Amino acid sequence: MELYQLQTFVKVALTGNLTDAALQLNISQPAASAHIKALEKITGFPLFYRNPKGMTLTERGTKLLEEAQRILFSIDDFYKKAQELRQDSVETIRIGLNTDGNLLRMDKMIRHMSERLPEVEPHFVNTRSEDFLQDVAALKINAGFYYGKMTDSQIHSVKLHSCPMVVVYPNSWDVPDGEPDLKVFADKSWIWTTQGCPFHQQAMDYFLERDMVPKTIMYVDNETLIGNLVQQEMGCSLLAEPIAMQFVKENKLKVWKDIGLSVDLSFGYPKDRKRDPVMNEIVALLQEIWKS
Amino acid sequence: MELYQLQTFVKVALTGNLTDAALQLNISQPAASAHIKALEKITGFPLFYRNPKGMTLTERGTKLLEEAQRILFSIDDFYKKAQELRQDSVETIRIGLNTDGNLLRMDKMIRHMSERLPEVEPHFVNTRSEDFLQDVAALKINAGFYYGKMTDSQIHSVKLHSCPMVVVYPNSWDVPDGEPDLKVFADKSWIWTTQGCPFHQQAMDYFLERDMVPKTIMYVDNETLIGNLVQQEMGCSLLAEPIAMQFVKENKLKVWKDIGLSVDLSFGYPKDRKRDPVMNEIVALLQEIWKS
DNA sequence: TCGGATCCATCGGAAAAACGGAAGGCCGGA
DNA sequence: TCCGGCCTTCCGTTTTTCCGATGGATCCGA
Repeated sequence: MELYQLQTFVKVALTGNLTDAALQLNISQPAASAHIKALEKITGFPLFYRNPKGMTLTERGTKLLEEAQRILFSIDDFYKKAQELRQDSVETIRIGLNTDGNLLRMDKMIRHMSERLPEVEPHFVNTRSEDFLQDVAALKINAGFYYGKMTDSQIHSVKLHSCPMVVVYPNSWDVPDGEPDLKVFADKSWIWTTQGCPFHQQAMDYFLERDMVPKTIMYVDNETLIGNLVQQEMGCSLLAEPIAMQFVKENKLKVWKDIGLSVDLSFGYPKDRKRDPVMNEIVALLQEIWKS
Repeated sequence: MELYQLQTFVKVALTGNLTDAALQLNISQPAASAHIKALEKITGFPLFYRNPKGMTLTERGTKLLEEAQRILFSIDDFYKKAQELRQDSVETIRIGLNTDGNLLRMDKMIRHMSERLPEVEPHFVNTRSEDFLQDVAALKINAGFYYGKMTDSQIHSVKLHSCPMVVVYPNSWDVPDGEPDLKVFADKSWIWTTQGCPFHQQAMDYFLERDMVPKTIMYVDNETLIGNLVQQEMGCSLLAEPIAMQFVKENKLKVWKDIGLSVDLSFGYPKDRKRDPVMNEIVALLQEIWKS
């Protein structure tokens, strides 16, 4: 069965004869005749009575006509939906941010995107690095930033930056300048990131390698909150250097940079979209922004 | 847009790759590829992301998939309906009976039909001759018997029989044997058929031609009822001879046959069905039954 | 790092189909 | 009886659809 056969069926039923129907459909009258005959072969019974004045539906033809019209309506819906989707969602892309937007240089990002991808409507969604995979799977985001390593084979990642980690400690603590050993902090109270956070395992390993176990008094997920807690002398912690330096600038805490730990900032998205020009353009933008 | 393109679309969406979809659809992989590409050209946006593992729906593709499935479902419904109609109503034909079934020789008719048209399921519907046209138009009947003439150009009629009319009168009345003149009944009370009945005008004309006006006391439509009323000496009336003779046989009334009126019994159906083999077979049966 | 396997896209020739014009048959109306 | 309208059939042409082969890209395991 073909669509044009159904169209002809409906049109002939409405006009009452092949000739007019063929004219309205811009096909020849023999073609219309063939369409009806093909349908009658498929259904196994005549759809029309033929008389010298034209064609009139049989009873069974009348009943099938309804079904045929339903099909044509649903096809109309298909076209309408397609047009709606073609215009409406110019193209939205949801990007997950795992930390402060300024730190991710989103101001530049947004400026560049509106210039070079004006047809794309970006949405920025706060996410956590450890939730990246499931957020992508659940279509909450199409792509996003995360810290650490990503092992999933369905995700394509671009490393943007390697961010040094520093120890942050309260102003009141006395740490000799240039002190080269982490042992200074070994017996202090630590504010740790929550489990699952990519920092977590990496930093823990670092301690264990040196036969130290940090005295963890608290697990906190939010970087600003960590800074405040340290300022309030609850303990020391690890932070990415750029964030830590903001606190230092405001004279809220001190940093010890010689720990030598770092964490990678990456941008990831499903491999599906590796060829997607929009995604490629976004990645190109990011690499440009982060090249320094 | 073609149906097979939609089928391929849905199948590829389900299997996740062209190769399997093509296998399941018994087409080649290049064909499936072309189908998807054609749809994407129609819609104006990509339906799938291509990756080395196969194809996964874009967001807009996901939304269109629903519409495509709706179309395929409605096509399924079409086929189901067609099969239902093909089997179920082997073929029903509704035949209108304008008078007693025995008088119309329906016993023979039914016997012959079950032999020669076993796939047809006849329904017999009581109708009135004067309602024939509108009953056909309203599809209450597909064909039927009627008395009198039919002028409508959409109806094809076959005259089966010319039925003599007789005057019926109560047993108590004294009508000389062989009385040749209707005047005997001129001043009697008449039970008349209802207006619209084909007898009506024909019989009325007959009286007027002879400068007589029947003294009508009642209009009755049902032939058996007329017979009973005459038996109860309410008046005289006109009846088709075969019906009248049944009453005579039961000694309920007397008849006067010399009026010389007759009415045609015809079988009519829409001209549409003049070529319909079932209808032709029915007409052939009727002509055979009524040939004497 | 280097084949083997797996996908999809493309190309070109072959097969299938759909189409339109011409001709023919049927029927009804003039 | 002729004319016009309508449907069907036939046939050559055109369009389309399809398949097999080929190539490019990627992933995986050795």
